[in-house]
Amino acid sequence: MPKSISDSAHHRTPLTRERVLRGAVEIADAGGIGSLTIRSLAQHLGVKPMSVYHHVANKDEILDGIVDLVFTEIELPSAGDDWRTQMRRRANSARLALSRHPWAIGLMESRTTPGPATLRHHDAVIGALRAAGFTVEMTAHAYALLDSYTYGFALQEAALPFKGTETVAGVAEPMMRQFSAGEYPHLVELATDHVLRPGYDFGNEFDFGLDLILDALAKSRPDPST
Amino acid sequence: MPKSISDSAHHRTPLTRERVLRGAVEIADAGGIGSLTIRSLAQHLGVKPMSVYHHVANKDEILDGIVDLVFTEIELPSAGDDWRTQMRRRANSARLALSRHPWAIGLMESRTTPGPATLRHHDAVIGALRAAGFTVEMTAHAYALLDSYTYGFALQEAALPFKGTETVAGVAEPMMRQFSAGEYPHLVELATDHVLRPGYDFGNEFDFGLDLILDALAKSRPDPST
DNA sequence: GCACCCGCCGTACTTAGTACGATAGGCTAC
DNA sequence: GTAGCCTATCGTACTAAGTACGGCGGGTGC
Repeated sequence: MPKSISDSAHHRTPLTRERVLRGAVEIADAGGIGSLTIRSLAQHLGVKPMSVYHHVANKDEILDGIVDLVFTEIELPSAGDDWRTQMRRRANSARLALSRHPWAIGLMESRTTPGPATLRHHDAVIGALRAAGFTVEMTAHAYALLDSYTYGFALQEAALPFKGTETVAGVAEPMMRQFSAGEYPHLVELATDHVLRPGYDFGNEFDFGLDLILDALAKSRPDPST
Repeated sequence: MPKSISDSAHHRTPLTRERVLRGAVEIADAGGIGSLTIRSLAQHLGVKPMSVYHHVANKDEILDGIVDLVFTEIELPSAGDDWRTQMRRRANSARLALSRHPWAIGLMESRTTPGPATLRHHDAVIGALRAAGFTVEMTAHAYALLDSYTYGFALQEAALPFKGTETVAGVAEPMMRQFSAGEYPHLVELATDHVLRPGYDFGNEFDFGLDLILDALAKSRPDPST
């Protein structure tokens, strides 16, 4: 029964599992997964620590929950498109979601109980591949390949020694100078001749590999017309 | 206070940074990265907690160190082989190292300061690609692609809801039954028709994608003779 | 033989997860 | 309406973990 507007003054919007998980994502986004503590989360939610335990069993459940929340953000294949477009959009969407929430990659390794959004996601992609005419076996191959590439790329992006886009040179320059001694000549060559050049953006590498993979997969379809 | 004769007990092999890191790897291997604490590590080394701080600055340095130790285990390309063999061996070796130490994948996301073994590894692989005739730009493409795939595959292996090889059916069977309701039809199809079949081993998927990638990369070399 | 240094350790402070039970404010049944 | 109850929130407190700070003992250089 909604009555008074001043309801919120006395009663902040009630806590829910949903709000707990969203708050956890916000904290992890802002300060890394290390800054996500029950206490920091409670404070962010305007609540005392023990209150969150009425909506989740323990911190592990929060971690499982936010990983699943990230999967929520990944675009599912839409029926209208051809399979390559579906896969490309899905992969890009996944990569972007993981780069918005880099901590999710690290969590995936330890959380072995996928949530509903994760399962729904897997199911949709597998379904799209099957619908595109891939055999069950080829679907397994293709899915493992596409997912590995996507997650792995996101992992590398997260592990880059810098965060933004253009800062590459600024951060890598001194690092390179240190290596000039000659310990890592090929690394230095690649960096100075390519990566540190003005318009380079590691994120663009993603499309190269993705196209290469999709092209190669296309050849293994029964009907290579599309 | 027995300042006594039994000095032999007191004379354990002296602690070193090396021994600290190796001990840390052993603990993480045995019980997961979560079980690696300064105290557990000290006990494992037969020493008191504060002693380890004479060899590492803090726990973060330990984490950086053990990631680098894992890279130590990855086979570097050997000059004799042709580039595809080099890349294949390197990728397989990396995958195996990461599956021996799955916690390393999760750590890679948060540790953005690569150690010497990591740098040496990158340098060697880049050097092998350059020596194989790839342009600088193609080397960047190829390396991002191969590494992404390798790490991503290892990540998926680590995230599998089971550990061993043959246990797949045993663990997945009940899970599947729960899904039979029809929420994830394609996932169920893939599982029952393929993954849960007797000789299936997810690890074998690795070679499929790796060969596909290497084949495609070969076409982009200036001299596609080898 | 002595002072010094280095590697090890005891103590203790701080932060984090969370068990246990209390409480408050509304809601149900009479 | 009112007694009791239910549920979301909270207070307290215990445990585990990272680590600052200073002490100590034994081996070394002179």
